[in-house]
Parts: sequence; structure tokens; C-alpha cells
Amino acid sequence: MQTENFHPGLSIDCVIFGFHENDLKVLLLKLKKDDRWALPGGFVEKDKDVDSEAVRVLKKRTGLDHIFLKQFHLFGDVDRIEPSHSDTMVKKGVIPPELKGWFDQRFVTVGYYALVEYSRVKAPTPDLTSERCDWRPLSDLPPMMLDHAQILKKAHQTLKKELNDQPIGLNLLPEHFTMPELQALYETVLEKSLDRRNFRRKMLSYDILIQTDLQRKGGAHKAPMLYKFDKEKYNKAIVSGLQSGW
Amino acid sequence: MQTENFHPGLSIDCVIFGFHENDLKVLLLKLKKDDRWALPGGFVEKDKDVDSEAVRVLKKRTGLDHIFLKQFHLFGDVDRIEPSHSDTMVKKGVIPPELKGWFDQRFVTVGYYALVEYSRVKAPTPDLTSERCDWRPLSDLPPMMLDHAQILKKAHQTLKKELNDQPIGLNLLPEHFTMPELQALYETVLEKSLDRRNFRRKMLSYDILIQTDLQRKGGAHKAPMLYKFDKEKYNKAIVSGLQSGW
DNA sequence: CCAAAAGTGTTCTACCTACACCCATGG
DNA sequence: CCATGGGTGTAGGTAGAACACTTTTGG
Repeated sequence: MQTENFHPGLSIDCVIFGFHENDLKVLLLKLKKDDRWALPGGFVEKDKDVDSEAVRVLKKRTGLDHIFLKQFHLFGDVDRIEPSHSDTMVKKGVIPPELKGWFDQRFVTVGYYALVEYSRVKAPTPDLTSERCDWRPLSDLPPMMLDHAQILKKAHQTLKKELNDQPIGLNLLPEHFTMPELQALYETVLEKSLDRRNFRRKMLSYDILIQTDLQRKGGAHKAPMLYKFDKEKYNKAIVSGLQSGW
Repeated sequence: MQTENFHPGLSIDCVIFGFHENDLKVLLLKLKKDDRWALPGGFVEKDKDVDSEAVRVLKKRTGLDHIFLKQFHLFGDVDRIEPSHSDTMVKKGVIPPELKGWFDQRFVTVGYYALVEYSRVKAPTPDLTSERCDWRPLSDLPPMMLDHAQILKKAHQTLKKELNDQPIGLNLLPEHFTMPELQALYETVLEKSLDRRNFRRKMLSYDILIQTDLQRKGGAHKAPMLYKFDKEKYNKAIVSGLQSGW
């Protein structure tokens, strides 16, 4: 790691959401020699845009490109650092001593959240200070380092709020999906249940879905129709918003 | 300026909105020896929270305290700096040569927007690099340095969007105001006109206003009633939101 | 008395909510 | 044939949009 090329005191943390088995999952890193977990993050190269560095971090951990990624907050409290942590990391051999100075800085971190398709993330890759990278359910999070639990919470809140004027699903669901699957995604994000018929009506009224003539076979019941997103209309909706208010 | 106490490469820019004569105004700094204007901003002390440093900047420029101030975005593109600018400033004697190194850094900046009561800002105070501090109408902005026009635009967009689930007016209007004045504020922020009767009904339904038995006298027409905000309910609405959607 | 702005109420529509029945499938 | 989940339509309520007349005031 060539710390001299990094913007000092600035980091990026990504909250990477995936959806699997009707559960919102977050991609987390298990720290080496520490019981806690961390958000995948990184530093910002001096001659790169912060936003594109976030894309780089995301790609490094998930292997994915062209993903919905959005900056949502800067976390800049002084007490979000743990002065003894770099010491501990050096002592445990997690980081080489020459990096101690870098990790001793006071950092502010920019939070990004990403929506990715769970199944497309093959083998999430850990970083220097972590031993592995795993999907963890949002509903049952492990202990997290520093203020990462807070960052995660804020990401979820932001996502929930933005659901009001942005569609969700592309990047989070496979290409073809059923209406109940899409509904389950909304219910999971919103943490509340919705009426099937009303959900369908509202979602169809957004005019961003294309009904295919395929069906999801295999359940002991009526086979549901498969839909896909009309990507052009979907992206238009992302830009211009869905319903406004005023 | 003791740059060694500042967090490197990190600045704050405040978009300070005021409302006066049916016009949204922004508090801007006129740069010394430069035709352009800038957002009031500053740097972050190493041992201070970023949010509280934004409060400090705001107070320094406006003299005001206890103001609605909200972080809305981090601007981190590489091309938001102007490599020749520090040179020019030193040459023109705007900054002492020993500060050149500080201003030569690549900066990322955190945008905050504030809503302040126009009349309560007495004599806005300029900073080191600016010759004066003035209210400028949002509808007719002067040329701005760097990406400040962009930052301002994003602040306005954010404000517009947040109007859907947050009330506005406290901090931006005097304590007592008429319904048409409040409506004018909304119309200005939203850049569109609203129906008087529907506006009144909707606003009253929020249940954050208290009608006083005072009237605004002086116009050649019917004297409008004066209202004030129920601060407790207003703040509750800020926290919990107004209407939701899902 | 007239111009200008403020206060007020109703109707229409659109959307949201709540709710029940039939259908297809696999076991 | 039955249990499970999927698909569909309707009625009632609520909120927003459109709209016109009366009132007050200063000039």
C-alpha cells in the first residue's frame, strides 16, 4: 500500500446491499485478530475523483462493475476513530509498522451504498486487514468496528427514504423476477408488509416493468409470471423521480 | 491561520439561504482581486467534528447560532481544484506566501446548507480571501469560483426535494408571518406557483402553525392574519417527516 | 368607490386502502 | 383433491386539483 499517494485522512466505506432468500444482506469484512466486522472500504488516490474511487473499492470486493452506487453521507465526528487501534493492529501483525502512521490519522469517511445482485458476486475478496468477506443479514448484524454500525444504519435509512421517489430492484434482483419477489424486496427494505394487489397495481403504474411470457416453475402452486425491468424507463425514473408531492 | 491544526485536504462550504422580498438569496463572498464569488467556507480543525466546524463557519459569517444546518453532499472530483489559483492569490497579495502550500493541496469539500432569517444577519463578515460578503439572489447569480455554482445548485435541489417530507419556514421567516408570505417562500424554493386555497389547507393540515390574532397592516388591501410556528410540533415534523409514500 | 389582496368552500378526480374469490400447480 | 401461493377487481375514503365569490383596506 503506497500511502503517500492517498488523500490524507479520507476514507471510503461502502454499504453493499444484496438480496437473497428474502433477506437483505450486507457484504462485510471479518477483521483479522479481532471479533468485529467492518464495511468494505478504502482510501482515495490523490489524483482520482472520490466517486470513482468508491467504484474501485466496490469492484475490488465484489468483482462487479456498472453498479448502482450512491454517496449518502460524510461521517466526520472526531470520536469515530479509536486511537489505540493502529497500535493493536501492528502488535498483532495485521499491518506492518511502517503503516502505523497512516492508520494513526484522524479519518473522515464518505459513505456510499451499493445495490448488487447477490448471485453475481462470486467470491468476495477481503483486504489487508481482514480475513474474509461475507454476506451478513441486515437483521442480525455482527459486532462492527468503530461507527460502522451507524454508517450501515444511515445507509438503510437513506435507501428506505429514497424508495419513495426512486425504483429499486434492478441490480438487486436477477434479470427475471416475479412480482412477489419484487414485493418481498420492498417489504424487506421497508421492514413492513404490503398488500399484494395494491403493490402490484402501484408498481405496474410506474411503467418500468415488462411482463415476459415466462413463468417461474417449481413451487407447489400456481407458477408466477416473470417480469424484467424496462431499463430505459427504469433509468429515466431514477433520474426524474416517481412521485413528487409538491 | 494555523494550517497545521487543520485536517488536510478537507474543506467545508456553506450554502446559506435567506428569504427577502420574495426572493431566495444566498450569502456569498466576493473574492479579492478576482471577479468571482465564493461560498462561505472554511477548514476543519483536527480535533473537531466536521458538523460542528460547519456551525462555526456559519457563525463566523452570519453571527448566528442555533441555525438549521444540514450536510448534503461531499464534492470530491479532482478537477474541482484550479492548480494556478494559489499562485495567483499569492501574486496578488491575497494570501501570504507561506500559505501557498496549504492552498495547493487537492481539496474535497463537504457541502452544508443553512436556512437563516435574512433580517437577523446584521453585517456578514468576509474572510481572508474575500473583500465583502453579500446576499445575492439565487435567480441571478454572479460568476462563481471553482465548482461553487454546482454546489449551490445541488443545495437548492436538495432543499426542493426535502420539502416533500420536511416543513420549511422556521429560521427562514421572521417569527410572525402571513400565509401568503409562507406560500411565497414555498413558491420561490419550488420555482412554481401554487394555488392559494390548496396551499393553505395543506399547510394547516400539517398542524405546525399557530394562528395569532395579529394582522399585518399597511397594504392597500385586506390585512392578512399573522401566524407563527408551533416550534415543538415543527421540530417533531422535521424529525419524523410529513408524508411518506410507502 | 375602486383596486388589490385575503379569506373561504365545493366538486371532481385520482390514488390509496381494504378486502374476497378463483386459478394453477405439485404433492 | 387439497394446500399453497398467484392472479385479479371493486368499493370506500382521503387527499389533491381546479375553481369563484365575498371581504377588507388604503388610496
